[in-house]
Amino acid sequence: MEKNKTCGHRHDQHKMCVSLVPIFNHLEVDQMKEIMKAAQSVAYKRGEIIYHAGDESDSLYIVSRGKIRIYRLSESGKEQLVRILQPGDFTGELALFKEATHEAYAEAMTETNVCMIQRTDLQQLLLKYPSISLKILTEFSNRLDESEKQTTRFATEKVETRIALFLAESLADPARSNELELPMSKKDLASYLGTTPETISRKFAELEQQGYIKQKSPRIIEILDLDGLLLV
Amino acid sequence: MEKNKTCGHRHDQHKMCVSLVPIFNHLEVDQMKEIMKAAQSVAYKRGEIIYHAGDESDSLYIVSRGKIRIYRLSESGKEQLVRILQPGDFTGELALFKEATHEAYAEAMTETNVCMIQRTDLQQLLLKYPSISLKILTEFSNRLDESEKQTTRFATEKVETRIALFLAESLADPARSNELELPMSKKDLASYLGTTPETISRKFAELEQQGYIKQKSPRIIEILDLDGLLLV
DNA sequence: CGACAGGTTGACCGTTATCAAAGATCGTGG
DNA sequence: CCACGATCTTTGATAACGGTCAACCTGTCG
Repeated sequence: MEKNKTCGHRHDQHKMCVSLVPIFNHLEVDQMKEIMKAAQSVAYKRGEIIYHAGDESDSLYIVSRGKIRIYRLSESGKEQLVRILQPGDFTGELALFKEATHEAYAEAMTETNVCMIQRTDLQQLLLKYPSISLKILTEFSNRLDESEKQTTRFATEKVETRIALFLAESLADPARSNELELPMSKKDLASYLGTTPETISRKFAELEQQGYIKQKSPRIIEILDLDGLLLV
Repeated sequence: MEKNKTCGHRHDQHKMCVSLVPIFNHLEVDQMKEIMKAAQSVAYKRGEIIYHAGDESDSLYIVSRGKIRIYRLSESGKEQLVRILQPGDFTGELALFKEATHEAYAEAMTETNVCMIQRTDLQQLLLKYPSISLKILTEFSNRLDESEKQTTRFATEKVETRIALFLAESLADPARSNELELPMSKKDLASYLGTTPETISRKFAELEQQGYIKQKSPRIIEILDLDGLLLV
């Protein structure tokens, strides 16, 4: 929120987002400026598609304002929400390094601004500043690990457990507050967790009835018993 | 098989595997030699653990001979098989770039030889030869994409479809032969596909009865109707 | 030849998807 | 800023899918 105040309507100011991204924020001021020069700011309206499967789009997208839904279609055509990007997050990386097209869809959930960096520009930068590659490798490692963990959860845990784990992880700092705001609708959450809205609704009701959580509003959840929740 | 002939008992010869790995095989002979110097050859017996979750092991492991099972434990303690490494494949990458411990287990399925490269050595090499980073980034991109695709399958497809997709993809070259050898036992396959041996057994029997496949032996499957299989 | 792991088959039941319909919420345009 | 419509959410009834338990079979290897 606060950081958006520094973003006016001029494109250059949106490029500030470059400095917020973990893969760049270790650089010198000069190097940062060089990257911002390669970046280009673009705005999307709610519902607009930023890229879609089959797209040859070859840019890195860094979110400076708004939210982006990343989703995939399975072989049988069902949609799954893969992640939600918030300001500071980036996407497009897959099309950057593999000579192939996107396999996912990116859609603006609200008014959204992104900084784009072209593949060719980025590759130049990577060869010039190898430390950026190490940062991106670190980011990829983490994401790969996350993705495999998620796969293992789908493979071995039942829906109720997946929900409990999701809630526990969403509670960023249990010491500070035990309230959390869902980053997406329950419909999207269902898609993210590989289940249906009906099941989400019922499981939330169950967890509430058992005294583990309290639904203060559709999007605000209070965790009453974190330990109990994790034993579900 | 063929390539193992070049590997004798001396360690240096096992290091040849370095040249077989896609992330290195674009390099000059001199650079390759430099990498081999940093590599160290190690042998494991069937069942031996190469690394395990919580391990601080910080090496890249390249398989030169044998097979390695990579598996994870879910929060509730259930095991899932993540992948099987064959000669030329590598692992350990996750612990290389994130300052954290392994979250997976690696176990030798047979007599296995691996080349290890220490994290510090590798990072030196990456900073010296940025093109290696680009190769690794490409490899990571592909694996990330694979992993997300797998997650989406677990989230949206039923067991029967996951089996059908697995079989279709295992059939490397449909034009050449429609027979395939399962790279693992059906028990492991069940774990890999997030189901149980009983269900695997039943679904295979169903697919056979419907005329899509023929089980010529426990490990050899003939695909009789690939298109039909994919419509399951 | 016997032991043991892997594989198969049957019966049963728990979990979750599906269909349907009513109710709440949110974003948009006036 | 409010009201409308679209979309999300909830709840119920039903059924399919797949997991579990148990028994038996099979192949492999010492």
